[in-house]
Amino acid sequence: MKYNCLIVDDEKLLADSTAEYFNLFGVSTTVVYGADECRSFFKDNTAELILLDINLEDGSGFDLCRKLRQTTNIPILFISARTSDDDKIVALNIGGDDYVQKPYSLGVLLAKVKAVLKRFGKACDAGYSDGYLTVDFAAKQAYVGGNLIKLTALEYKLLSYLIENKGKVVSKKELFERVWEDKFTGDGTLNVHIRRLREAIEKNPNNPEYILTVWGDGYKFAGGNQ
Amino acid sequence: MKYNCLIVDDEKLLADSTAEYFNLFGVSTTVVYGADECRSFFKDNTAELILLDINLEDGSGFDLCRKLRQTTNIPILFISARTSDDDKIVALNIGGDDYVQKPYSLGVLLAKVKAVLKRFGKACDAGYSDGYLTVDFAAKQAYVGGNLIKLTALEYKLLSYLIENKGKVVSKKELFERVWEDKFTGDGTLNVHIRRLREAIEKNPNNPEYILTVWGDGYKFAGGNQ
DNA sequence: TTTTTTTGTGATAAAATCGTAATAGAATAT
DNA sequence: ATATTCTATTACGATTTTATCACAAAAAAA
Repeated sequence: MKYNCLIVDDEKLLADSTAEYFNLFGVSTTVVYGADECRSFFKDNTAELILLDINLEDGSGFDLCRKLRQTTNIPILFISARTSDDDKIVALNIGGDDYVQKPYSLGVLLAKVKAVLKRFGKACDAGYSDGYLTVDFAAKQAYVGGNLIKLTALEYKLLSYLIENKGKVVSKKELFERVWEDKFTGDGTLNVHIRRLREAIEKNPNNPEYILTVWGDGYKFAGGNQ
Repeated sequence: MKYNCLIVDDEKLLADSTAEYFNLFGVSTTVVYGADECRSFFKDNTAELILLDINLEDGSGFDLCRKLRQTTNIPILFISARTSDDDKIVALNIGGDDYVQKPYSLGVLLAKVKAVLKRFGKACDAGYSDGYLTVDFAAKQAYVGGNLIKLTALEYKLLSYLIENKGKVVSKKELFERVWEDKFTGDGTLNVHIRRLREAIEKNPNNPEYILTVWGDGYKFAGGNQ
C-alpha cells in the first residue's frame, strides 16, 4: 500500500487529528506513534513525505532521520515543540527539509505539505513505463513487452538508479557510490553489468535505446527520446 | 552573472546584513530592494533561490511571485513580518516554497536556504539557452537549432566552463587548469579542441559568434552579445 | 555440503577520443 | 613592409575508454 504522507508522532491526539484533517483535504495520510513503528512501516510501505516529531518516546527523531536518509530521499518535515535555533539548524543539516513549530496551524501545515508534495511529485514517482519497458519501483520489478523479466538485485538497483536520473548523465563514480555503496571494484565490473542489463531490457543490446553510454563520463537512461 | 541566492526586500539594513552573513558562509548572495529591481535583475542574471519579502514599497511580493512562476521554477522563500495564517497559506499556494517569519534567525535561515539549495541545486543550474544554442547542464547535452549535437566529454567540459564564465575572458592557463585538470599539453591541443567545439556549435566556425578568441590571452563565451 | 545463482576479474577486441606535428593564416610589433 | 608571435586548420597515429567473452570467486539457496 502506498501513502502520500506519514506522520510519526507519539502525541496521538494531535497526530490523529492532523491525519484526519489531511485526509479530508485530499492528502492521504497515515500515522505511526514511534520510531520502531516507523521502521516497520517502511518494510512494507512507502510514503512520499514524512512529518517527524523530534521527541519520540522510543528514540530521537534526529536519529531516525539519519537512518532514513541512508536509504531514502523523500522529504522529511520535522515537527516539534522545541524552540531552540540549534535544534532547527540540526534538523535542516541532517537532511530535514523543514522545521515546523508546535503548536502548528493545520491549514498552514497542510499548505506546506501540499507545496512540498507538488515540488517532489515528479521525483517520487512510481517508476517508468512506455509501451515496451515498464519498471515498477514499488514492486521492484521490470517488464519487457508485457513479460516480467528476471533481474538480480544489483541489476535492478542499477536500472532504477539510472531511471531516477532519467535524461541525466550519471557518472561511473556516482554509480559506484550509489549502486555499489562506495565499493569501487573497477570499471570492468560496471561494463559487465551494463551489458547484462542491456541484454535484459534492450531490443538490440548492440544498439541500445535505453541505456546510453556517455563517453568519458558514464551512462544515461534515455526513455524513448535520445 | 550567476548568484546562488537573491534577496528581494526593501528593508535595506536587514537585507544587506543577511546577504553579508550568507556570503560569509558560502552562499553567494545579492540584494535588490524592490519588485522592479528584481525584474530587471532577471533580465541579465539568474539565481537559484529567492528570498522574497511580501510587503515591497513598489508592489506585492505575492504578485511578483505569480509573475516569476510563469517563467521559472526556482525555489521562492517568502519572508515577512505578517503573522496571519492566511498569508502563509496564500504564499504556499501561489508557488512559494516556504514562509519565514520576521524577525528571523540568520543561522536558521541560512540552514534552511542551504537545505533548499542542496535539494534543488542540481535541477536549477539549468545551463544556457538562446533561440539557437541550448546547453543543458543536468543532462550534459547541447542542442543547436533544436537538435541534439554530439560532444565528447572534453568538449562538453570546455563548453560548460566557458559558459559558466560567460562574458569573461578565460585564459588558456585557466582552461588547462580547470578543463584539463592541470595537465598542460600545449596550446596546439587547445586550438584543436576550440575548433572542434566551434564546428559543433557555431553557425559559421570561421566567424564565431559564441566562442571568441581573445588574442594573447584565451577565449570568451559571448552569448549573443559582444 | 552441494548446487545454483550472482557478482567480479582478466584478457582481448573494438571504438572513440585526444594530442601531435606540420602548415597556413592572422594579428601585432618593429 | 617585414618579421615575429600567436592562432587556425588538417590529417593521422597513439592513447584512452568501452564492449565482449569466458571463467573464477563469492554468495545464496537447496
